[in-house]
Amino acid sequence: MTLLSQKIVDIVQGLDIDIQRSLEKLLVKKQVKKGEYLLREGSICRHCMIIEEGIARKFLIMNNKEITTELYFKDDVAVSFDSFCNQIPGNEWIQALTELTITLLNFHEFQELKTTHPELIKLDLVIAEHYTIWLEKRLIDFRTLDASERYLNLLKQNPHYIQHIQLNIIASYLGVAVETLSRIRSNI
Amino acid sequence: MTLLSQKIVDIVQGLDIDIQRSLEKLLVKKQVKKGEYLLREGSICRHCMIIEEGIARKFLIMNNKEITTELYFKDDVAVSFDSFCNQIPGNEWIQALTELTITLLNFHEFQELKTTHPELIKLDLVIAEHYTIWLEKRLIDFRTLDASERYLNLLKQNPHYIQHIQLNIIASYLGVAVETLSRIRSNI
DNA sequence: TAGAAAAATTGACTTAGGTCAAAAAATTAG
DNA sequence: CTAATTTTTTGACCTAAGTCAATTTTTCTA
Repeated sequence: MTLLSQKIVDIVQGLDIDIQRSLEKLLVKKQVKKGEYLLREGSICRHCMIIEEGIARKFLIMNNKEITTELYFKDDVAVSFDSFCNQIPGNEWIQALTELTITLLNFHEFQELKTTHPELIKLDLVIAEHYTIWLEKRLIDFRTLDASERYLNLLKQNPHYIQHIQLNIIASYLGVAVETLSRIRSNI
Repeated sequence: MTLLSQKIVDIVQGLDIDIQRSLEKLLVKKQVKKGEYLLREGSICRHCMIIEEGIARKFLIMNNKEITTELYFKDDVAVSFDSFCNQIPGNEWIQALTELTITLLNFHEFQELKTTHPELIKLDLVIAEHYTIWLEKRLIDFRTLDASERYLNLLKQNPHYIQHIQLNIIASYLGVAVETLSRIRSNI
């Protein structure tokens, strides 16, 4: 969820200082090696993962093909939505594409904190709403833009990062064949 | 949001009886004629609209073409998400495809009720989560299914209703040309 | 640093689905 | 009930993007 953590920070800073302290106590920083998985298909997504540094992706496998559904950069929040909200096994993978520094927030610990500080539920809502609006936009993009328009948009939004991601992963994120993406790039 | 109101009902019934009463007082039943708009582009979506009877759709206009983003049947909740959550003007239309009976819940009235009964925020969250998961699924369908698979899925999920919707609207919902949908239907 | 493996490019060909135009069928209105 | 309008179907043709195969380039590894 792009740039979400900034919005979260804003809300958190509006909360009582003691709630902020309690929340901060739950946050755990972690280092992940390139290629490693933050989440595997079939397991429950027990943490909300804020990307501090590096690049990650979320994908799922369908008909033996990987479909990259999200790319995560600095300040994005990586989470398998259904699995996290309902604490059920999911079908998504989350993978580090580079060395990664992330901050974890455990579902149950956060849940518990919400029972003593109900105003934290607002955070859940903001996260869900933000992701939902992003999804709506992405769906419209898939329906109205052709392959090269989608690529150019991605480039425009993340000019710096895109260099560092393998072509097959960008292609899978854009929903095109690698060969097609390669041709798109060669025509400017 | 498909079949959402049932889930809402479950949660509402878990609330204190006096909160239930207050909530019910906010609900307004309304009749809408076929073809009329429940929401127009540029205006703020001030109500959550539960479909009691009939069929409706949400769409937006892009490059002079209508893109139908959602079809609503009995018990679905019709709302322009971003516009409703943030009470800002939106780019979506919501239109009655048949005579319609709907129940309205006003954003501000509900908001106010939440200040006295914070546990109602849970409802917002459930609505957002439900819609989000539906969107994720729809995006995957667009990326992995071809036109006729999408049509067959829609038929399977709503065998009864689909008869009553014009082909151009179904086509626009499925993201195919009318001619293509017509051909799909003729090949079984 | 050479050789192997992985990633990216390029070419030739195929295909799902779009577009345009016309005819047929269904719906609506006078 | 008939004429007019709208919707749906059908045909011919086009195009964006996929597939398969072969190179070339880059990256890893021993």
